[in-house]
Amino acid sequence: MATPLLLPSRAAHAAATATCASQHLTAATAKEPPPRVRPKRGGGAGSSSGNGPKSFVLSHVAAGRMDEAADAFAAVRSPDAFLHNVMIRGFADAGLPRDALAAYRAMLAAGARPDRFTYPVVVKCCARLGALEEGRAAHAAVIKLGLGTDVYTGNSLVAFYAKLGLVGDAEMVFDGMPARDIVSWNTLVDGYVSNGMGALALACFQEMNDALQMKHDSVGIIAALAACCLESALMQGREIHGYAIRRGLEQDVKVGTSLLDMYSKCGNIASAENVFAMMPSRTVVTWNCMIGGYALNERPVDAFDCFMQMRAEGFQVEVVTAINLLAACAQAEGSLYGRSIHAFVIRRHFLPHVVLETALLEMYGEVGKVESSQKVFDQITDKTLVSWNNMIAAYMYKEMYWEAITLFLELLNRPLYPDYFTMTTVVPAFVLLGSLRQCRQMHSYIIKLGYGDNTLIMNAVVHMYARCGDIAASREIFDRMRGKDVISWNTIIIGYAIHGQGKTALEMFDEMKCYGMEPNESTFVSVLTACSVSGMEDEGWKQFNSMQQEYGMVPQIEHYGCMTDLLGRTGDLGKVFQFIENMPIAPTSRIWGSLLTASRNKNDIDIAEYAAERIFQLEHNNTGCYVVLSSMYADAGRWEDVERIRYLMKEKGFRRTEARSLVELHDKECSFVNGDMSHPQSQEIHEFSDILSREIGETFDSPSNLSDSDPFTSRRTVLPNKHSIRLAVAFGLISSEAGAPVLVKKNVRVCNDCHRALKLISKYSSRKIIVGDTKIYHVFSDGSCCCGDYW
DNA sequence: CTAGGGTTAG
Repeated sequence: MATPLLLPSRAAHAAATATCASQHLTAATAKEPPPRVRPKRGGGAGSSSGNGPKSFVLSHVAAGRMDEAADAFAAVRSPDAFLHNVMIRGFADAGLPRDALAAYRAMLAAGARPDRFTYPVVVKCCARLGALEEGRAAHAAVIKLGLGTDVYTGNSLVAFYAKLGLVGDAEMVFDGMPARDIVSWNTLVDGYVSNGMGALALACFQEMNDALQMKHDSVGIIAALAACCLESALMQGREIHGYAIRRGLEQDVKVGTSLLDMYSKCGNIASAENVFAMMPSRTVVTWNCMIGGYALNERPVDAFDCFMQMRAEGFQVEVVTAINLLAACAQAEGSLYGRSIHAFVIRRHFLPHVVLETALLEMYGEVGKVESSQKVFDQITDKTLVSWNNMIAAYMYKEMYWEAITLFLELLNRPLYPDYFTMTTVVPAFVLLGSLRQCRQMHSYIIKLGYGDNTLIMNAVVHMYARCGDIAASREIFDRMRGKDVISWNTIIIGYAIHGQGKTALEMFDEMKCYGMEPNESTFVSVLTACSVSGMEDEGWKQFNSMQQEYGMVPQIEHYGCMTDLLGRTGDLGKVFQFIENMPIAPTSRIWGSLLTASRNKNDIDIAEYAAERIFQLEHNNTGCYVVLSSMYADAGRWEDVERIRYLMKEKGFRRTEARSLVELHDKECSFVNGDMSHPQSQEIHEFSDILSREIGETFDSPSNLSDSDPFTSRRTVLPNKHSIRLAVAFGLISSEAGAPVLVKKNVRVCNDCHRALKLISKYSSRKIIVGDTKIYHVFSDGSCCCGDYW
């Protein structure tokens, strides 16, 4: 036998110190000095006390000194299952699950037979490491060794599978258990919760109480409250609160914290505050939840006050505190708070910390400090997918679509796999960039990434093509989709709607119903939009009534918006007014915007002013309003009003969006601003635009036919035939083959002059000219436009 | 000797 003194030096030293310790220990408990060798089989914790290497192992493990414990363990000649278990548990408790599993493998290699105490720990370590194969192997061994009936082992396996997202396997283990205790049930409930299945969790929690007459403990209550958060189930949360009081568990600080959290996540911050106030004791987690609750419920000032109070009461601020507080920063005016939290976490040496850094970059993104986001992002060493997603979102917020896409492409070269959030964040960038070529590129990436069968993502692709002007491609992809859901149908219907193909949109709606798909509220937004854009007034009313009478739906503000659009098109502004007055919900700026559009089309400045005023009351920074009013004043020759608006805009620092038109050619796209001279073929383009203008008999005799170019002035300085759209169309016509349609995207509304001209140009050139603005597609063909001259 | 629990970036 190898005595401790014959071991290598480090271990020898460790063993020597252990000897002293254990002698000290045994002196008090045993009367005789320990025998040097005691090879008794089956020795348990009690019988091994105070004798030889086994007791060294025990005392080292108890003190968390695993290096020393391992050395002492190596000195035991034939360790039994108990001692192996001690080593495995020791590593697990010391936060070394890898070593614990190594100890387990050593146990098997040594020929020891694992017992019912072995697997609960082994399986827990597999769960912690996310080691699916090892866990499955352990499960197989459990069955082979006949340990499958042990409730502790079964519970650990349920937790293991749930933690790895394999809810089905967890349920299978649970169902196969010959006996279950409260831990088994709680584990399953919690498993549902951690996999986002709140309703199932609550059902399981209920079943546990009803069918098995089992009284819930605090652990189960905490899990059930988390389920309420997932489902925003305030009523059930209240019931559980009552139950906790009846069971005398509301004094438990973790239960109290969970209750507080449940109320805040269900949007009832007053109840959360109440729970917080009544709590007999609080922990730092309680404070974190309260701060997070204020942030979540958009009460930034209270979040900061709570933070101050927490510090005043002597609680140590931790990383989570800072993360929760950061969520409140974007809601507070300016980025001052965010910057001070940033400085604070640096002073506290909280960095680097991925979650915190990601929260920081997100905060900077939300306040529009995209350079700061970028700086934080670049410094993160272990970027997670969430970090990438947030950086992309920060670019999107600042309308930096190109940067968003570039970053997305970079992400594709990393060992991270884009998720639904990534895709839904970045897809609008392609739509908003407005280039069909890039949309096609995006589409092929999506296919390459293996999202071709993902309904959610393919819905975005269908939408992307429609928004980019290729409704035919949109339809083709839609037709090929295997798992069409209600969103797929809504998407294709609104696709046809924005392309002015109201009839086809309604046909798709009928097809949808034949197909057995139940329409939802959004379906009716699509359908009513189709009716509105295509000027189908009677059909619109029919659908509006049908959604209420046949489907029992309550129209929402968006439905009313479609109806005001529809009515506005008739030109009867009185009817629109009446409709808005009779609405059962308060009009929003979207409704007044609809009235503004109607009054512009009717040239009714009084009503336009009224609508604009209502919009300003609701949205003080609505630049579009000023632009519409200004152009109406200009049309009416009211130059002093034009000047007044110019002054107002300058005073408020508003800058109107610079008009820009993008024409799609077969292999590239080309962008133009008003009077653009930057293109190498500028001379040719301008000359051709002049020719078109002459051919359709355009004349520019009055100042009202001039439009603005200076973002601060409303003075009209650029001739309509030099507007961005005209240059784009001229270039499109000379750069494509005869007969091919010309596709142009515009970032602002098409002006009246250009709309009139484009109808004539389509006839003169025998070409289809498709112009997308921010809302719809104008299809100019043979002298008319699909929008019916209302947009 | 063993299993399940409250806060954290979209």
